[in-house]
Amino acid sequence: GAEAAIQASMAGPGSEPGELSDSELLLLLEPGDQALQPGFGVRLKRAQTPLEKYYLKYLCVTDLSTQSWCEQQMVYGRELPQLQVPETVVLLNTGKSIHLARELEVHDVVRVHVTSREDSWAIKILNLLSVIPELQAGGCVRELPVFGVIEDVFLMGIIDELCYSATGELELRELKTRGRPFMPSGAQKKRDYFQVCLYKYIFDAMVQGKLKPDVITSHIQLRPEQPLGSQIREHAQKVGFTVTCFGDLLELMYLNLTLSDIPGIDCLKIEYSHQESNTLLGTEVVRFEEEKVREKAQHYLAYWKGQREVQGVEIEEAWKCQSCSYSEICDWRKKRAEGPEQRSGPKKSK
DNA sequence: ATTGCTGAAAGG
Repeated sequence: GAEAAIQASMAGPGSEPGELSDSELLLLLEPGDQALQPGFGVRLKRAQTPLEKYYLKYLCVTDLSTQSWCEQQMVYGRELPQLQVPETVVLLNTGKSIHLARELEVHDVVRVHVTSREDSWAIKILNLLSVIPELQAGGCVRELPVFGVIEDVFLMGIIDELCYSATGELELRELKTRGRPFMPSGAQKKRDYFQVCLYKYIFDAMVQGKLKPDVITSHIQLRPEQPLGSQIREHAQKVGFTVTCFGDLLELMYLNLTLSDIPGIDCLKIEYSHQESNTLLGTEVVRFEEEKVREKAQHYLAYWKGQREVQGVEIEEAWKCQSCSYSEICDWRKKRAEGPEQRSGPKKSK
């Protein structure tokens, strides 16, 4: 917080390096700081952004949507996945198997041996490419990979289902299975809305030709000249593509996406269903507001880029902590319990 | 380089 910042900026010569927190390191790097002068004696490490700290070259759409539930929880989830309460794990796994069963209704899943990082990205691209003819034939596709860049951060996601509706609109459907037989709270809906809006944002940019081959190779650090493994080439051939290196596939992806005149997504729907009884609880139609989506994404990505500290939920949403696996160890909660909370702005007079 | 890195989504 602000207090810690003042202390660190006063650290003079002779203070020991090595025991500094991330925020203190950031301060030492302020331009004009005397610690930056040569011969000062403090060995400086550049403060890592969360993206660097976790060695992430890209984020998933669900990283951002879970972040919108609680950013602090999302971070703990990454650091201490084994701490998740068993109840939650069961719920998630049930949802997972329901999704898999639905995927298998529309296509088979085969295992392909990979020999390089380029190979594993080639699989994603082939999965994307193979849905184009299916969509054009008016079919329904599931588990379709999408990628794109927002705020200079590469994002990847998997769209649950994409179909042309009876009225000829391209419709995205996201299935959410639930443990209890009623519609979710506003907070959950909000998270799910954001998730599907991100899918549309990324998908539309992709079919509009904004995802150039070099965007992928530069963000993910892949080599276009890397030869693809034999199993990958074999699989590509089955889908109708003759490729030798990763770059070939990137070019094909770009051409197919832009020349196949697939429209942007017209309609976003979320279907909530009850796990146990397998009954539909309700369908939400989501309004897409590009500017709002971009603003939200910008806010969440600011954390990842090290432009701001991690945040937990506001006091109004502290009820979320009741179902959180990390509530006992949560720094955000501790901070809130201790501090006499110097909120900015005047207090509400009631 | 005081090292190196990834199935996404799964639900409250």
